[in-house]
Amino acid sequence: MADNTGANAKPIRTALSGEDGIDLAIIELFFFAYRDFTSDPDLILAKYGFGRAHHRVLYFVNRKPGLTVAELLDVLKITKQSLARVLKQLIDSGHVTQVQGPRDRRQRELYPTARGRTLALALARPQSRRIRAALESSTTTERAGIERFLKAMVNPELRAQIDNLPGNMPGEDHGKQ
Amino acid sequence: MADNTGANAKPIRTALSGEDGIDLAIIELFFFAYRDFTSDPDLILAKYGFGRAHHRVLYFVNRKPGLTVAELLDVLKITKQSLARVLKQLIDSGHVTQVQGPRDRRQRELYPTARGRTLALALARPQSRRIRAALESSTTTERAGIERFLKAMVNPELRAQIDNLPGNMPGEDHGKQ
DNA sequence: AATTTATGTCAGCTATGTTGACATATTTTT
DNA sequence: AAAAATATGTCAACATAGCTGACATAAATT
Repeated sequence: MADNTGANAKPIRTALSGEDGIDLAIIELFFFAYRDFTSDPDLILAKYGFGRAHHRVLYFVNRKPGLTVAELLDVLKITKQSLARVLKQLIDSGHVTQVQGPRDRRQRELYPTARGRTLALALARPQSRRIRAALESSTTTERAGIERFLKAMVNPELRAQIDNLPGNMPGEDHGKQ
Repeated sequence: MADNTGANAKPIRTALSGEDGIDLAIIELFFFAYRDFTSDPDLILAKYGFGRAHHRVLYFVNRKPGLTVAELLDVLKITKQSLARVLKQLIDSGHVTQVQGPRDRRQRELYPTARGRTLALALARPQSRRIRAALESSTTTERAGIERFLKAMVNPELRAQIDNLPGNMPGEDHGKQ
């Protein structure tokens, strides 16, 4: 008997391809597209000593100013200990500021500062430029199809979080100009 | 003078939205879509004590059996020290096997084993299912538009890496079935 | 007054990336 | 044949960003 376990396992020489009814084309396109999509802001963040974790916090604080720590944790799906480090740096560097909740004084409402708004815009700009370039030769119908596809890729129960952001209509298209 | 720096910075209460010509809709759809897209395999990987790093290695070893360590490093854009840990675990667990390069005996060709192929398929299946569901009500034209968009989101110099994978025609559509 | 809630903080652990230095086998160049 | 370059492996130390568990404080709720 041949030993086909551990380091002696027999190599498979045929490439995995779509014959199993698996959509490898979109799987790997999505992988590469997202990787390059995030690489633009990464270059800017590095100058501030920030990472993607900072980007995510800054993004949502700008998209929904005044959200509480608990709300932010719910969107990011991380622990408060994890958030604490990143948030502290953003506050110390003057990109985010905390305001005591007006109704419930235990809460800390998070707001961007002018500096934080500027950085959030600087991070979004190259991403938006990349999107615009990628959509250049697309028709209005194609754009609508792309938005519908991306939204359908999100877990149904999380779609509410998207709809909760300013300017996003529940279950509607996201057409902007 | 008001002190608008550090912890005393003035909060901005208006939400960031598309008025700066920035495509926030697709930025955040892409963010949420990719997050949930990767969550499916994460659940399976956890059962093996593997993470996303293992997934990426296993994916490309299956997509291009026989690639060398150097080629893999080039696709993943990580250091060999980083790859070493993850690759060792995949080899020890019998998912990947190494074969001495036939022409250049310094090279180690990487191949999936039967077990590695099975796991790669198991990881791709829920992702493909999610894609199929998201494309359900899409026309052929819309699907083509989505693929063209995703490919256009990738850095031009990296598109060659996609085209190098089996079944992907350079600059062509990725239509399957 | 007691309990629950929102937040903060300390300590330690894990996964995945990094750099630098060096070893080994093999191929290429001189 | 000797020297240099290349492909890979390995050791050590470090950074980032996640995690769990435990505990503290202030404020709201019961």
